[in-house]
Amino acid sequence: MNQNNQLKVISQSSLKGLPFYLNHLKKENLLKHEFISAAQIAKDLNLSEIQVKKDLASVASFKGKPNVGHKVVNLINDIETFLGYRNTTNAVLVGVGHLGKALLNYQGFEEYGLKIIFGVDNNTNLIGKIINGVEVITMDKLIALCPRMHINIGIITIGKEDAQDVCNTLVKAGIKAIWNFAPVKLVVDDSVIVQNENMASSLAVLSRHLMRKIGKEE
Amino acid sequence: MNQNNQLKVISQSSLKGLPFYLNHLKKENLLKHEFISAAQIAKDLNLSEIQVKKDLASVASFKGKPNVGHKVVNLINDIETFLGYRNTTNAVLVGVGHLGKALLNYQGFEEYGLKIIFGVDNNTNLIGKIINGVEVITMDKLIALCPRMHINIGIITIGKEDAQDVCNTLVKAGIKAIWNFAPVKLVVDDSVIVQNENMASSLAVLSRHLMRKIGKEE
DNA sequence: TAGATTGTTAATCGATTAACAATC
DNA sequence: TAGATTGTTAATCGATTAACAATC
Repeated sequence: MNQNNQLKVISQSSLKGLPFYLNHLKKENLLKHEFISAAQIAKDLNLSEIQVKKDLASVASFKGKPNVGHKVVNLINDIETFLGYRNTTNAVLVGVGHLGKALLNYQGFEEYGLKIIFGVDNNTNLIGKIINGVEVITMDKLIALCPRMHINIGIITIGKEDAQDVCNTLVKAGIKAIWNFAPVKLVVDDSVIVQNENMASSLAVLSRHLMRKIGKEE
Repeated sequence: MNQNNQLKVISQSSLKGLPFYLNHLKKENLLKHEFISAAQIAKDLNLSEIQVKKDLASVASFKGKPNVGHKVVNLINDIETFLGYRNTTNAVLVGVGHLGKALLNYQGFEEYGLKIIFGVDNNTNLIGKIINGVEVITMDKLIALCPRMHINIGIITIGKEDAQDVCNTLVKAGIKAIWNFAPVKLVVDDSVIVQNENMASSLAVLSRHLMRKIGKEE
């Protein structure tokens, strides 16, 4: 809790936008142009200039040059560091169903600094199987392994009925953060971080916008 | 655009919370208790009472009774109506890879009023295949079919390289809303609704919280 | 030097939280 | 009747947007 540990705080919506900046910077003429301005990024990604300007200012470890912009390679570096892509965090995934398998097969996580080191399921047909290099084990085995494996993140891709139980078990095993894909609100101690990836919530926003739109057209 | 079309507006975070309320109301002693209070829901789901109170007030078609609460069956009915679960919207899913297959196999969408009627892919091994009752067709065929099928939503589960192209094609075919699972910011006309389900964004929030937490512990 | 672009401070906006009268 | 709970209005808080001096 000493002062050099203080992490810069940015708004959640800004934080969520950073991966898009990064993706854009990496594809764009990274070689053609040494510098890029907030205005340019804003235009490319259909955002407001001032939004981008503030976001860049909060993640950049260097100052942008007036009348020039930010150095692209520095920006990429800073965003990656800010998002923790440069350090790998170990995770386990519980629930090797359709969605769980899809996530295990997703190649992008390593790039984001997330390494899934075990799948967990109680289906005997799955235990021992290797999916995209990741072994599926039982929960019991995971609990035994947990302390020495430095597993920080638990990914829950199990049905909503068992999600809370699994969550409790993971927390008891020492997991510090839960990435929850089950459509339930997990109730946890304040010391545990829960990030929900809830499709029903996302769909609710979409449906509601659509209703408004279609309502207006009639 | 007449006044009876005016949809109640609630904050996005409230909107995202409604599916959790619904889920909770359905599992809880729906039979044991006729009424439920905001305070009780708040306690169960670890939310603030006032938050719940406001949310219920904005979706309920009836008034809650002081000293009693809201009638559970009415609440369920109202939330389902509010979220559009009572009307089915047709969707297509483009990109039948691991994630696309997982979504096609997900049984929950029908319950949310979303019906995926086609999968689209350009992999010849997939075309003609039926996945969980949904046929995989080519994009060309989809475009031809679109006008008469009342397809409102396009789900994009394709790689980030092609996501923008696919999006453009869908919009041209008359799709009104895009549910985007590709890790890119889609740039579209303002008349088209885009809802992003971006794992990198979600993971960014999680990682950042985790950094702060671990930083503090040391 | 002139102009574009930065970073920061101030103003606005919206959303969350608190307070309270109404009422079953 | 007393007390719990509602719906709404007011106060606080935070985030977004605007304005502007600094500077390459």
